[in-house]
Amino acid sequence: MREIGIETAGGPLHHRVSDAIALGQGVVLQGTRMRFQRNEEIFGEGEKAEYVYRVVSGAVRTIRFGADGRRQILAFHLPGDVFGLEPGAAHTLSAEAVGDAEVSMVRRSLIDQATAQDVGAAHALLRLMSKELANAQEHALTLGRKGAGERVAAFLLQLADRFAQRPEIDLPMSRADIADYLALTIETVSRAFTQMERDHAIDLPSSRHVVVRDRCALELLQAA
Amino acid sequence: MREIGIETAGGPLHHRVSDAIALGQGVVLQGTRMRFQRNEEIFGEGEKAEYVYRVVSGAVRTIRFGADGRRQILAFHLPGDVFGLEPGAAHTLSAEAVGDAEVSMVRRSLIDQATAQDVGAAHALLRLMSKELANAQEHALTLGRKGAGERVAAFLLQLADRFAQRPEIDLPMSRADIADYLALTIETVSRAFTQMERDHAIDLPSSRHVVVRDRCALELLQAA
DNA sequence: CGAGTAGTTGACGGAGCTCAATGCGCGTGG
DNA sequence: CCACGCGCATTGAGCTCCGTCAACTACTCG
Repeated sequence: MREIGIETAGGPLHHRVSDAIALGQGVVLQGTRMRFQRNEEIFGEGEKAEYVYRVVSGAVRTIRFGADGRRQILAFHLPGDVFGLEPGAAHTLSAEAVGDAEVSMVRRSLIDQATAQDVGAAHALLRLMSKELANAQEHALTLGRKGAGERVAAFLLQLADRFAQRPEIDLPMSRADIADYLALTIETVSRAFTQMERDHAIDLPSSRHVVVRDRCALELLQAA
Repeated sequence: MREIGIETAGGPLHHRVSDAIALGQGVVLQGTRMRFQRNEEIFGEGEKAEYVYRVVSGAVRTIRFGADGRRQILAFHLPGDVFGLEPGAAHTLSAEAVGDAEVSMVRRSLIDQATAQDVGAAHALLRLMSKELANAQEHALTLGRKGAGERVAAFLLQLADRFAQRPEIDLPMSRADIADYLALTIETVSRAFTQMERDHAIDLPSSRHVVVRDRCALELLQAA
């Protein structure tokens, strides 16, 4: 399950090194490691889906735009997460690096080959897709049925669970990113943070650093 | 899993007949056809996911509940659609018949068996999952970035495309269902309908019958 | 030290929710 | 056959949450 790390020297951007990605148990594919800088596009909506990606370090957002130009962030992908997985020929959404990020990429042809030969690989893919589906459905529930404060609380808890056991969270993303993920405005997100601080549910030593002081209160607050 | 009654007194409900489901091209599985009445639960959140389903007639909704008890409809499934597909052991959502409905059910063990033997079957499953994922993401975009009128317009267009080429739509679901799908109230949905009628975009001969009079206007209106 | 970006705070208005009343179709029973 | 009741849909009035606009603060980088 553990990938084989090879060299993480801080070279020039887009420096590519050989890499290997583990897809499920025992299935290891040859890939390439690549760096992207803050806000750089990794792939765009409509482009040919030639690779599947895995976050090594940093964070990645997948986004779509409404007709009026307002963006909706559909998911954040943290180290270890796979993204860009689409059976169709073209990507139906875009992906960008939130901060400077490192990702591993594997050609789709290799994936297809692996699934054709190995049933375990096909099942691993299915599990990944269904995880993403569950996330998307949870997201729809959040957007549909929660108020502003509830969304932010749920977001923090989700992040705390995914990132670490420690109650300290280093937010990789800006308020604008959080707002576009939760379908709110930066002002409303900001107000929710300060309100939660006033209620002693969290501490905000700096805007990107959150300390969960009262997890119970957050869980109570996020209840839709 | 629901208790499967055979021949309830006074009606053919839950009458089971043998049936076959085509999963992708060439892969045909042995299944059972079953009837459900209006608002009847087909499976519930948390139950063991023992079957995969396909709508034969009628319509099915998949739902989840927020902590405050308000429900969010995640998707409507029309004749031909597959639902209940989850690699995990338990269902993460519930499914109910919107009106009286007929569904085909196939045991998961048969599906697993088919995917283990036939690569095409595994790919067909992947395609189904990815379709659902795309739907869920589109839904999240709608809930996050569209206003009330835009949501209703998008919903009608979506339904018109899925149902028939004719501009006449027979809504299988109530205003409450539409509201819970679009994360609005029945009042707001109703107002959106009457507004669209006032704008000569649609006709409403009866509350369940919609005639798309000006598709262009609807498409303009749904633009988020 | 100054400019630019990110974040916070306040005042105000509007889209949609809540509450309430009314209208409408349909089945049941007098 | 009509009266009544029941569930669903529509319409109206008021209120609330959150978006908009604007000012101000805090950080970072040159």
